[in-house]
Amino acid sequence: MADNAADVVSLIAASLRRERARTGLSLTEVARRAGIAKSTLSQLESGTGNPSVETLWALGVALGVPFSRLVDPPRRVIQVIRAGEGPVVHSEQAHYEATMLASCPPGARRDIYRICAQPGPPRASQPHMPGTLEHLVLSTGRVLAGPTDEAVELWPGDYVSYPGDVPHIFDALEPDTTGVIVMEHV
Amino acid sequence: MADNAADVVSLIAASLRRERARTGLSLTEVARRAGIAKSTLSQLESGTGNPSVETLWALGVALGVPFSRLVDPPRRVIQVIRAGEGPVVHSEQAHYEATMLASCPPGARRDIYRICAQPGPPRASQPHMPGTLEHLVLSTGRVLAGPTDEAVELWPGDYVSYPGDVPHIFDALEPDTTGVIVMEHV
DNA sequence: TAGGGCTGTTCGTCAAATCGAACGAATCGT
DNA sequence: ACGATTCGTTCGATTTGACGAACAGCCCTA
Repeated sequence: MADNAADVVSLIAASLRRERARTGLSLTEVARRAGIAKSTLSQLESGTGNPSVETLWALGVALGVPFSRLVDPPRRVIQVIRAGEGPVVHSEQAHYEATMLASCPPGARRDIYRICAQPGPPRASQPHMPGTLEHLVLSTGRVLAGPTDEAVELWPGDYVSYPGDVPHIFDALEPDTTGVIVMEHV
Repeated sequence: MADNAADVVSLIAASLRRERARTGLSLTEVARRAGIAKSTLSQLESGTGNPSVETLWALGVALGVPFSRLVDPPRRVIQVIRAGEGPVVHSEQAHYEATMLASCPPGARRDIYRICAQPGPPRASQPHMPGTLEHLVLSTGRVLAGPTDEAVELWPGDYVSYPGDVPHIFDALEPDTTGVIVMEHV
């Protein structure tokens, strides 16, 4: 994502050109489908202007891409983090390790963690950013997880999702309890 | 997400009110931080107007929320899918099961799957939507996964991410190879 | 009660985004 | 070779978003 608002227009310009090239449509045709003047689209693709959300939205629909795709630069890389590697966050209550696998890059909306915990005092998390949604898939062991007052017991392969902006726990019931957590910033 | 461009402004209006209520800031203060006139913000929150991306961007920064948060409505539920449950997709080459855990709801940008595969002929996936990014965390077993021509061998706990819009494989090397896949529609 | 500070709204003005038409260039078919 | 069609760009005219000031309402204090 751009660091400041001034870069957004040029970023959008590049996105519009890229997406239109992908569809193979002409500038005239995209403008017609979006219901905007082709002169407007021409200026936007050249980096001149500052489109309104309605204009940009119509273009997103015409190009068949989600809205956010036009304001976020593409990124495509192959990255491997081995079981022992990666930045690790230790819980204050110990017996709990979270390895950040895919941090929320600028403009994205999810973090992915690998969790490894041992039985002991329940690991309590403070609420995260409002609107956060957590997904948990248990790999091995057994765990009591979810909102503090309505936690669910999970076995290997089980899945649970719950709001992340309320107090919640991750309480390992067996040694070497591991899982994957997707923290989604809705 | 809004179905048509006309709803976007009212959706943004609601988002602006919601996010500002969350921060507890006053309209005047948010306008000051965003560097825009408070009259502009007042009109935007009332659903009048059609902000430019620069304006909306500045507001996103001032409110401390990602840009996309302002155009997507919130959602929050608790859902559990047990190891045996959920909609299952069988591969045409068999020996490969994918359970959809969290399908991409309107406006969201990721699917979450539980994978269980057996050794056999490599499971080849056709490219998905352009811009798709796949994250894979291996739970048990061993697998050769990634873009077809640059696949990586993974052991339990290993993580890999790769573009999903190119041909890629998931080739189990041990029985009962399980993992979690996050398909992200960037 | 009068004052100051804050809230959010509404007004007129100016700059800018959008539009529609005309333009030169390139391609295609007759 | 010539018109016909499409391409993307540039131009002036119009619409509209953004701004700043003035506004009424609220709370607290002197």
